[in-house]
Amino acid sequence: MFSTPASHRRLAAVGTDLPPGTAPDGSRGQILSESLRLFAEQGYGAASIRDIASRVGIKGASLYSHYPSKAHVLAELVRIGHEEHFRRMRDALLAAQPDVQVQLAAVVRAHVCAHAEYPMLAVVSNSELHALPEEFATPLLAIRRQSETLMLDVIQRGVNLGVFKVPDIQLAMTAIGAMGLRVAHWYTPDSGKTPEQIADTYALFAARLLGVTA
Amino acid sequence: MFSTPASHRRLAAVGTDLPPGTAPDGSRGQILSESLRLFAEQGYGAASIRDIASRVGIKGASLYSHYPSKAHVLAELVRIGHEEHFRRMRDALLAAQPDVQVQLAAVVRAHVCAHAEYPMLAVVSNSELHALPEEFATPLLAIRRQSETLMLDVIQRGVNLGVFKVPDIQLAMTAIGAMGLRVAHWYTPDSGKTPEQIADTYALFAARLLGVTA
DNA sequence: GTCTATAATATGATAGAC
DNA sequence: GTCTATCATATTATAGAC
Repeated sequence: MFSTPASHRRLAAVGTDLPPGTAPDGSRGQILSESLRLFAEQGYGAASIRDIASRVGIKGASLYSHYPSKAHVLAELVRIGHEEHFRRMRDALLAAQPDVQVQLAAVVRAHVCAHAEYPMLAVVSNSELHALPEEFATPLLAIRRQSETLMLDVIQRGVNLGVFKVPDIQLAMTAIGAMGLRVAHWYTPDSGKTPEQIADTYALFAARLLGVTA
Repeated sequence: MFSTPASHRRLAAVGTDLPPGTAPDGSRGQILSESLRLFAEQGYGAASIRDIASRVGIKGASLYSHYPSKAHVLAELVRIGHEEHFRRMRDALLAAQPDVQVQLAAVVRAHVCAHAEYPMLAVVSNSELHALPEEFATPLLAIRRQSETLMLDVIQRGVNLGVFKVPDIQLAMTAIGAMGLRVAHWYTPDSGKTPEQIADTYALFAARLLGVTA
C-alpha cells in the first residue's frame, strides 16, 4: 500500500489527451474528453452525467443525443485506450525484429510510453473496466489478452533461445506489466523526465529482471 | 492497459480477511469486513450504506451507531491496510540487518506478501484513497511516505555500497513497488502459487533489476 | 443497538417543445 | 442538437420509538 502520487489524487497528470484521430468532432468529442477527466479523477461511479454535461457546456439530457448511456461513454474510452496500447506494442514489435533483446526493449518501451503519454486514458482503461456490464467488457478483455500474449511470447522466445532466464515467465510478465501500468499514476510532464527516458530505464530493468547481465 | 485478472473483476481473490487483531468484535467488525468486500469489488462510490448494512444483516440506519459516516469506514480500512503494510516492511527490515541484499529481499518479500495475503485490503488501500476528504487522507499519506522511504533507503544504501547499480533510484523504487502492488489484483490462493513463492521470485526480480548479477 | 419513517438531495434516463 | 420539465429511483444521513 504505497506509492506515488504523493497527493491523494488518483493520478498526477492533468491532461485529457486522446490519441490523434480517436476523438470525434464537436460535442461528441468534448463529452469523451470531459468524461475522461472525471472518470480518471473521481472514478466512473462518482462522475455524474450532469457533471460531464456541465463541463461540456450542455445539459445532461443533451448528452443522450450523442451516447445512449453513461456506460457507452466509458466503453468507448476503454476501447480507445486498449486499442491504442495494443497497436503501439504490436507496431513496436514488428519494427524490432528479430533480436529478442531488441524486441523486449521495443514492447516495454511502447507499454511504458502509452501509459506516460496518455495517463488519464490508461487509468480509466485499467481501473474502470469492472464498472462495465459484461457484454461491454468481453471484447475489451480480448484486446487485453492480445497485449499480454504479445509480451509473453517475447519472453518465452527469449527463454527458449537461452537469452532470458526466469523461474516463471508468467510472473515475469506480470512484474514487467505492472511497472508500466503504475507509470500512469505518478507520471507528470513537469517531473523533468520524458516518457522516453522512463521507457529506456524500464526497458533496462525488464532486461535485467529477465536475467540479461550485459 | 493490460493484465490480469482475466475477468472484468477488479481483483481475483474472494477473501475479506483483515490482519489478526485489527477487526473489532460484533457488528462493528462485520461492517468493516463487508465494506471491505464491497469497496474492493465495486469501488467506494458504487457501494451504498444499504448494500453494506444488508450484508451485515442490519438496516442502513443502524450502521450509524457504529461509524459516523461511510467515509469513516473507508478511512478505518485504509488505515489498517497502510499500518499493516508498513509494520511488515519495517519488521522485516529490522530482522534482516545488515547485508543490503538480504535487506532488499526482506522488504520486497514483506511488500509482496502483504498484497497477496490481504488482496482486498490492498486494493482498497491503494485504489480508494482519492475518495477520502483531505483531512482523512493526510495521515494515511504520511504512512505511505514512510513505507516508500524505507524501500528507497535500502536501495540508496545498496547503491552507496556499490552493490546496486541503477540509472535512477526513484524509478527503481516505483518499479519494484508497482510489481508488488499489482499482485493484489491477480493473486488468488488457488493459483498453485503461495504468497511466499511469488515473494521469492519478485525478490529475485528486484535484485536483478538493481544490477545484482550473482 | 436496532428499528421505522423520513428528510433532503442526487442519480440515470425519457418526453416533447423548439 | 439542445432545451425544460419530469419520472422513478437511489443516495447519505437524521429523528425518535423501542
